[in-house]
Amino acid sequence: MVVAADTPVRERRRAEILAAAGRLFAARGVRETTVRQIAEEVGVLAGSLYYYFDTKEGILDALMRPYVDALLERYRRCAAREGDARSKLQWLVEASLLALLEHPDENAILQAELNRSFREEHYLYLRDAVAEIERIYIEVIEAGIAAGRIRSDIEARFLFRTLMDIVKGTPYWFDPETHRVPELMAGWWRVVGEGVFPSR
Amino acid sequence: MVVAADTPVRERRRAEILAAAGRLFAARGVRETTVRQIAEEVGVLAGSLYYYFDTKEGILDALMRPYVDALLERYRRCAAREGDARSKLQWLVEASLLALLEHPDENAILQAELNRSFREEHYLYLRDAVAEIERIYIEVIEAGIAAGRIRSDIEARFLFRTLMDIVKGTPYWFDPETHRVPELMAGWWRVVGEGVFPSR
DNA sequence: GTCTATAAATAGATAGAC
DNA sequence: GTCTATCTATTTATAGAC
Repeated sequence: MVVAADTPVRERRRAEILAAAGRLFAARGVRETTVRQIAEEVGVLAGSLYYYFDTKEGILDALMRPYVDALLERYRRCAAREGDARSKLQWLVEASLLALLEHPDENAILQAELNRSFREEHYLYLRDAVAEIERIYIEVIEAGIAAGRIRSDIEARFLFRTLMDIVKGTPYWFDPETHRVPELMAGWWRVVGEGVFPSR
Repeated sequence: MVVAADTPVRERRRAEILAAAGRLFAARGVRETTVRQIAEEVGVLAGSLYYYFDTKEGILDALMRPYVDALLERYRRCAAREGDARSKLQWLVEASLLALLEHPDENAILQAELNRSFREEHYLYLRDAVAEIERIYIEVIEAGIAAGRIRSDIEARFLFRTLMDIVKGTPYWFDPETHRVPELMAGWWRVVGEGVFPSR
């Protein structure tokens, strides 16, 4: 997908297409969404999309690649930030939550398609990103257990899975109009925190 | 889908088809699975499936309807069982977990397609079942809060979501070969229990 | 009961006019 | 840049032979 001499107008159109595709992919699934539907959402006919993107897969890549890149960057910063393991773990969870709420479509697509379209060879970069996120979490948790800041009778991978499952489920019921992120996070640590962090 | 005069042989074939379809639907998605793939998995050609089922949708229904029926029956028994709210909540979670592990394919399909295929009018019965499961949980939780057996600073719906998210995520990493259900449940109550149940 | 052959619909993608 | 028209492939489903 070589895009030469991008004019601002052209970039804007591309962004419109990506936003429309993101909404549809997230709401109905990648496979269930047709290029005709994407085009209709944008207000053009299907053929016109191919002026901006080579393939439907190219649209999906243009949507997901920047998302996971930014996501990884965010997690790496959390893990590198100065602080004890318990704080780092809370920053990681907060980062996950914020990423989810800022890019709900991309996240919904990632979660829904990991065991579907993204199993194909082409999407290895997405599965790699997910694997690295897990590594970052696990390292922080294990450091926390070693330092006595996280209960030692909880397996790192188990805690990671539990936290991720909770976070991942959020966008399906969280309403930014009536809910607030700090209250949500506080609720989580009320529910899971007391069982995770000793000396509270 | 009227099946008259079922011979045992015929029933066995039907079950084979359902099992094959379940595996494929769960692993790749309903839309991504073709009737040819189901037939191949069974060892026949696509046309032969239509001797047993009218449509691909009919296969999906025959797979999901008994599953959610049994699921609801199970939850209703839990809620009706004699015991305090805290025990009931733990029974509900156990029931969810067991249903997941006994019917991993049907569960994976239900979770994956709720925001996809199952949004169609035809699958209202599945969305209704999911809604009733939530009602059963919420009632038990609210009763527990009222009775002082569950922390009152946790919203019932929030606790339900958190528990369900954790349970739903399980089959994606739980390995029945190396993990045991009682240990898993104990792990959950270590992580979330201390934040949920007072006077522990 | 299962197969072969095929109908009918739909999807992704392309070519060329404007 | 967008549209019209169309190609090709794929998919669900059917009809009838065996």
